[in-house]
Amino acid sequence: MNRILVVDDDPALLRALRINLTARGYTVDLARDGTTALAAATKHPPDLMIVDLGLPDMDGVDVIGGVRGWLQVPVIVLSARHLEPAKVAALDAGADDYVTKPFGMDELLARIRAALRRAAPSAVAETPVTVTEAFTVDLGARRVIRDGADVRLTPTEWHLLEVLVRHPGRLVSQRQLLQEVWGPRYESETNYLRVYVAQLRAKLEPDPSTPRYLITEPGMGYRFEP
Amino acid sequence: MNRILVVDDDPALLRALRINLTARGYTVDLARDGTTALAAATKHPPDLMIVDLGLPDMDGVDVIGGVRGWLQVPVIVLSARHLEPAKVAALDAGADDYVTKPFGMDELLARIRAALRRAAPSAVAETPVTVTEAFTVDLGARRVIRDGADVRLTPTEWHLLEVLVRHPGRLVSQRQLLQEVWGPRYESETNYLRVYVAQLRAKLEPDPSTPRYLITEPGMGYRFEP
DNA sequence: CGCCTGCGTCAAGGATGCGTCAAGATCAGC
DNA sequence: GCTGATCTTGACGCATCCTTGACGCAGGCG
Repeated sequence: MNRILVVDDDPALLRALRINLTARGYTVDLARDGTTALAAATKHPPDLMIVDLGLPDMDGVDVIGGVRGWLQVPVIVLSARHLEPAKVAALDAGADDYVTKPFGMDELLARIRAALRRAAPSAVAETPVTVTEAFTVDLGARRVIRDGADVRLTPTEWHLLEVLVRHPGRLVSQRQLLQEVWGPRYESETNYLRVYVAQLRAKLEPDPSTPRYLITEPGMGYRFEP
Repeated sequence: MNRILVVDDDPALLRALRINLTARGYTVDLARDGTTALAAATKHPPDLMIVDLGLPDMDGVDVIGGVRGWLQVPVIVLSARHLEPAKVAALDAGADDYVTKPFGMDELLARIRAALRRAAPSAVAETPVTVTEAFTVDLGARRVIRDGADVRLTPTEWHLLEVLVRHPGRLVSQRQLLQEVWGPRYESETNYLRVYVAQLRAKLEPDPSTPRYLITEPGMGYRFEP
């Protein structure tokens, strides 16, 4: 669902947060110091960050400064410092929220939900629309339009199309398609791909027997050609 | 600069906030209860709201619900309730931050700056009223008009309709609907959606058996089609 | 030339999700 | 404490979707 990067030097706290957050369906990245945190944020940009102020190698405020500017990610500061100047400094440095230890897990989860909720519209505001001569795919609104009318896609059809459209012009391997749409255990069920690609072609291609947009790369995978 | 609406029943606190906020260059509106607060928000849409939970005429959570949906304004809750359930409820109801009394003025000001900072780009004043050929939804006034007469909606029906209308033309997943209307713990109760969408259709659609405005996307969610 | 692998097509079963209805539980107002 | 409205919960029929298998066809290779 959503990726959360937790930065703290207390292993017990890291563990507690990892368990609680993964149980709620979040993907969790952990970092023990600022350097690894910044590296992790570069590699897998998170949707939200939880940052402790007291880190071994740098101050948490500098971590915030390190991502602010190039990453529009909400930051929740988690700190043992109760004093007001620390809070003001962290908030003015770019933090979105400040929670003092010890904290209630339910409250933190609620604040995470609030932060993600208000960040959602900005992330979706840039509606990624893919236009071809035959049809239009609106990933944000989750709809496909052809000849001015909506095309009804089943959830699986939509999911498959989504993966292909997200990599325009590039080859997507059967393994990757099966894994993203059906899950890791279906990597060998290439049958599914044949059936559902055929259904997508029937609904989208002008001439389904000679595909123009959903191209087969024999033995390798499929490609969406815009 | 920025307009802030403060809702609290304590005259001393209102005065203190008015002085401090105007000194920082904010324009300040004051309200002593929920009714006047909602009226003030309709007349002069604020850029930020500070809401106390204990109001004489209604709960602060209801004030948040009254503006959420038609006004994208950050809300900071200011409350004497320290208990976690109250915080979670307020945050899930749409609040962006929760500060407990007694509070430090500098911290509150910093939280105000943080809330305004992230809200700045999306200062989109969306149209509070949506018109279709069959009915009219007024998000600001919380009214639905059909054939010139008011349609009676229950609170839950209204809440559901509100979420759908706020994303016109876009698919809203069942997860998102359940989370916003019933709360994070009801994400799997798809029964509720079926029941309440049916009730909305019965009250709004010209032909409830063949929906025109409240469209089902099987397996994915629902869509409001203006 | 024949075999084999991989792809496209089709159809049928079983499973799932949706709409509908109604009754019990809960809440609010008097 | 009662009454009506509202919310929750369960059951049922029906449509749709997913899965699975079989078949034909084309291209590569021995």
